[in-house]
Amino acid sequence: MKIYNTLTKRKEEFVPIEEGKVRMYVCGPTVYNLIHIGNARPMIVFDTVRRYMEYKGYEVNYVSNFTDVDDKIIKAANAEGVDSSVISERYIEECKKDMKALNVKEATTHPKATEEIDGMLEMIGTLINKNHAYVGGDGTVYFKTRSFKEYGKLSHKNLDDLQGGNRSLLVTGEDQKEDPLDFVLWKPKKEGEPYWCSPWCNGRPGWHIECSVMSKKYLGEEIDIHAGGEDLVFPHHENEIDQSEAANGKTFARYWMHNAFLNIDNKKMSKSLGNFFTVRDIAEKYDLQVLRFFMLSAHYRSQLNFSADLMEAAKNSLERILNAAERMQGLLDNAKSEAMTDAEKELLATAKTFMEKYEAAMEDDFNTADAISAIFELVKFMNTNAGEDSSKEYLDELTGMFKTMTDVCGIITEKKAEILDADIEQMIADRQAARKAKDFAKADEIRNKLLEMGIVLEDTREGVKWKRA
RNA sequence: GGCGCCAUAGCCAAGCGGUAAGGCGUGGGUCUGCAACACCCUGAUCACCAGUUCAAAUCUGGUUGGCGCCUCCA
Repeated sequence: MKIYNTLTKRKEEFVPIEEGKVRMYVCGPTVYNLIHIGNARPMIVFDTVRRYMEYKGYEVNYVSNFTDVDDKIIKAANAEGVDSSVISERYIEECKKDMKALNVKEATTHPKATEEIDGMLEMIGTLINKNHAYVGGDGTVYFKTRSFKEYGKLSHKNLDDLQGGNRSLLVTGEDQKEDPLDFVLWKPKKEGEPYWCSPWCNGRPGWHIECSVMSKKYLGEEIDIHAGGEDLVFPHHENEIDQSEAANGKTFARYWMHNAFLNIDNKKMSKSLGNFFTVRDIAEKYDLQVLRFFMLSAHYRSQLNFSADLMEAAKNSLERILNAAERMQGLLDNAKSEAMTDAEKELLATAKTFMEKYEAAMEDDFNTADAISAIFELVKFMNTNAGEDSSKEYLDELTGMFKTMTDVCGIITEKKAEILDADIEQMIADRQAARKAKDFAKADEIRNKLLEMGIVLEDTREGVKWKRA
């Protein structure tokens, strides 16, 4: 299994610290509002990474935090006149709903920053003791960036470029900083802000220290994979490395994975441009599976563009996979013979090549676009080479491979068992009767009526099928 | 200013030196009462220029055009 490592800028064979186990940390959202579709990309991408690793037999300890103390949360809380925990708790719940609808598995642990303050105080203390951090006049604690020799190793920047190239650093840098490059570990509270007591001042943690601490607590000082959006490379992840490695004296994470950004109509998503979509917005029009499928249709390290047309295309593509799944289930339910024939054994050998292609794609830095093409090749194969005469064993084998592929991508192919209302069922029965009597006018009338009710009928070889529009 | 990424058919998107996967869409056809599904057929020499090589979308240099990061935005 090869993973592109931001640290080394190349694909590397994945070797876990502990055999058979993966320790993985994914930076989670700041919960001040409903998550947007940009937030959804890392969730979907790294959930897929996790699923593939689990399929390969790894036991994955997957940790993803919620940042629940932050300027934006406080701002939202003040606007509503409530405690900031009201805001964060609310949006953590909403975020979990969205994740569920995106079929993102729950993390092994979802730590919250506000519940890990003790660990942060401890690590900050350690950094001060080791002379990697210092306290400013007002109690702000800064990390001494230049004290960490490898600063910039992840983002491949050097300190002089940073300093020379960006004047605003010097302008906006608080005057108590010894060096403009130093960043905050702990800052004093302002009026109306949540705070915790510390040896330095009553205040709250800086952003970067949270992840270092939560990662250490739930995964250990050394982890396999640390992941997030590419914007986090600098400064967030760079700073995490400084803090963790300076404090623990060990390599923090072996593999750093970053997903590229999602653009909207070829522009960066932002509220000011008016092209800002929450996951909930998309849910109004689409099953969120479509969004998931859409995100996986490109490589995670490629910039991905989002538009209404592309969603529509993704919906149609996914439909093809779902249709095949339903058809296979129907065939399986009605299979007449049990054992595979010799001819089927030969066909199965061909089908297995698609599974091999799928795995090879996933092994190559999780090339989901290529992997999905293998799913489509299997779909076509099944549509062509499986039918009413196929044996149960053969159908089982095909369906098994198909299920494996879709499961790893997090695509749900089982139709939700829905009980249709008795009167709708009656309408379908009436239509069938009309069709039998060749009263097609009446049959179409009923079908149209059902369509208005959001039920689409399809007359297939295996009988009438219905689905929600 | 510094660092970095990208450019493949109408659209999306693989490809990583050996002669262009897959999906959507379009058009034609088969099946079907019709529709839908499904199946068959339908399309690119890979931004441009030069070079390396027996061989390049794939390597090198340049040009043009997009884009990202540079202290808290996934």
